[in-house]
Amino acid sequence: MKMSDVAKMANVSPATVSRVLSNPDLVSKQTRDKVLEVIDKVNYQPHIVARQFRTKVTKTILAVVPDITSDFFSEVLRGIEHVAINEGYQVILGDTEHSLERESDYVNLLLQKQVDGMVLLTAKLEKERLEELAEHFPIVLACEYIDGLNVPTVSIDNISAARKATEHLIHLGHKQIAHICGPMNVILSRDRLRGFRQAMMSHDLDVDPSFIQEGGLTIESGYNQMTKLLALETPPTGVFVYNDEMAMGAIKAVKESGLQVPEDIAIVGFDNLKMSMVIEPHLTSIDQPKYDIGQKAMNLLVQMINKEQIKKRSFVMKDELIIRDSCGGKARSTMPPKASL
Amino acid sequence: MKMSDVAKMANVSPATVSRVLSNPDLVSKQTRDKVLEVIDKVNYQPHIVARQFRTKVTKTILAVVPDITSDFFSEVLRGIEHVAINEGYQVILGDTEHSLERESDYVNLLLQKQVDGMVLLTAKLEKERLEELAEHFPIVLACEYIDGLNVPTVSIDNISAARKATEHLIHLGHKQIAHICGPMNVILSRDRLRGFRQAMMSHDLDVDPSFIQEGGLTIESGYNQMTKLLALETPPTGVFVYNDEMAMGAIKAVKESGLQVPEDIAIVGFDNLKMSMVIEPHLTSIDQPKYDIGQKAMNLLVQMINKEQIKKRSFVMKDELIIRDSCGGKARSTMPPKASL
DNA sequence: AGAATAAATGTAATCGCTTTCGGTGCTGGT
DNA sequence: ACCAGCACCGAAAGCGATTACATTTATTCT
Repeated sequence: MKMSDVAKMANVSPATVSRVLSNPDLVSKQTRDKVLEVIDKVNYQPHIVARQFRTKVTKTILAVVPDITSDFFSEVLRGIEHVAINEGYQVILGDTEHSLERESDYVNLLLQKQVDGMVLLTAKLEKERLEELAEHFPIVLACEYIDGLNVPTVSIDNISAARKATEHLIHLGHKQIAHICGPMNVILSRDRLRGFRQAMMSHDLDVDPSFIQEGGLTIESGYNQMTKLLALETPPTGVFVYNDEMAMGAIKAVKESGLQVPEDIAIVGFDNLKMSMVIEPHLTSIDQPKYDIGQKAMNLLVQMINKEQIKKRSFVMKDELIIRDSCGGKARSTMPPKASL
Repeated sequence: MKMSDVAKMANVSPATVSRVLSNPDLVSKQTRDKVLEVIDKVNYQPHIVARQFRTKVTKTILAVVPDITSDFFSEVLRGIEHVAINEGYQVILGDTEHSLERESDYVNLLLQKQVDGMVLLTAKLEKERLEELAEHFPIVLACEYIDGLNVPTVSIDNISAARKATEHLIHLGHKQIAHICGPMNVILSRDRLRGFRQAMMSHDLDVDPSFIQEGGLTIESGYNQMTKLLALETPPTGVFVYNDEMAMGAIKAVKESGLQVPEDIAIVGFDNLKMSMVIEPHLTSIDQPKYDIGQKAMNLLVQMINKEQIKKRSFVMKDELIIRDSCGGKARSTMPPKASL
């Protein structure tokens, strides 16, 4: 059943059918109703791929995420999807699992015109490659970023957030503070490390090189790095951990060593995942507006697709330190029926 | 830059270029190399939508999930995506957030020929509608199912798994056993409830109606239902909870009431999420092979797309009771460096 | 009323690829 | 020397929609 069939049945030309479908005001109410009736009767569905082919717009975008399994990214994905639905876009999921190659493969969908644009939640690609791509296709970066890259980017200020987290520990009186950081080849890890260092420095606190432990991004990795820290002659009394998942591993490690959080060791995480409300003790963490980041990024992308000019390059969303129990100094929180998790 | 341009530059016909791209053996090595050289030189990328239009195959499938934010579904999504990549498929993500309407909307992508097939991780649609669709399009159901539906389905046996979980409690000596169940309008909830009842009955144990509490699917919901149970004159000594997320809420509730898990109340969950290894106490839970379910489902879908006959209707994967600490009766587990989480 | 303008519809080209069908030239068998 | 068979390649149709342009019909204005 194609459009010309419908046209025949309604005694009009295919053009008219096309118009009632995508430009109804151009056709008189009478014939519009007639056509609609036929469409309804035969249950006609336009062949979207034919339309995409003809119009060169696919109404689908690509979302490239480093790890679909992570609570963090699935939240921003949801933000993306919501505005996608509102704007009539489909989203193709590209889970790279942190692989540069996979990221590179997905980017091909742009070149092949399978998608109208792309939001990248990871940025392992070379700056030049990305810049070149961005000249030809709508692209927005979210969460991660690349220095000096001329592509709209939405994220939080990781440096200041890390500083804030570290200073929380400092204000609580800690002096022996360690940092379990993420992989140094991702810029966010370097930023958070930098924020940590800035905070320490501005309070005249030394940072022992062995107090900086580079980890992966998993619970296990947090566990492992924490046990290294615990094995030190004088372990830290506070540690700022790259993200909540690793922080959970870290907490597990200190508990198993017979020590307590926060009494013996205070811990602050990053990302404010759902889990941080349920682990014992409840995790003090930096909240990123994950959903909003996704929304903002997707909104920017559709603006770009619509050729609207975007004045700013960088959109920084506001983060917030959520103080719970893992650093002490505050009453334990309970969970009211409608707790904001 | 289109195929005919490449053809001109290589002094061949467009047909030949097409052939070197998708049927290389049909063209002599000599001209093939010549064409390849031109393609490489001008960096030609075929217009995939044109190909999709012409061939009527999109090489993309639709994955409809009820909640992209859930650890459970993101794992099976990963399984799906892995075989999708292997088989050259893109996957469009459809997050319904448990809404029937959204589910129904996504199904339209099939009718409009935007995708070659669909795997459903939720089944709110009417049986008749789904059956009708399945006659015309490749569809496979995973995780959820519909009774008597003639559509390939991959899942675990929820009834026997629930029975197993409940019997674990029974064997530990519990007699006052409650069940916090999922929403009764989803079949999995009914199945797990049925398994619970079967186990109780076969051990001549009564189930007090107030020991069955229907919840939503969230941590809060688990928390709320558990507090109801705790408020009873004689609270249960063991409870089987619909899933791990709700179980976390439940654990939180008993802790806050001043009681302990498992000393005062034993809890067993379902799904074996990553989190269950990090919560205190570590959660005893039924493991579903999430990744395998996704893989299997997608493999079946590919077979169907390729018109291969599928003999079986129902593929049941094997689940496993993972015994940890939330029911007592076993030493606390630690986390070795390469723990299988 | 008739011309000028506006509204509604139809005609036909077109998007970029794949594929059927037929032609050309070569090989080898007799 | 002839023909069958084969490997290779080109011509052209066609996938199903959109849209520029042409044409017809309705409306308004003088």
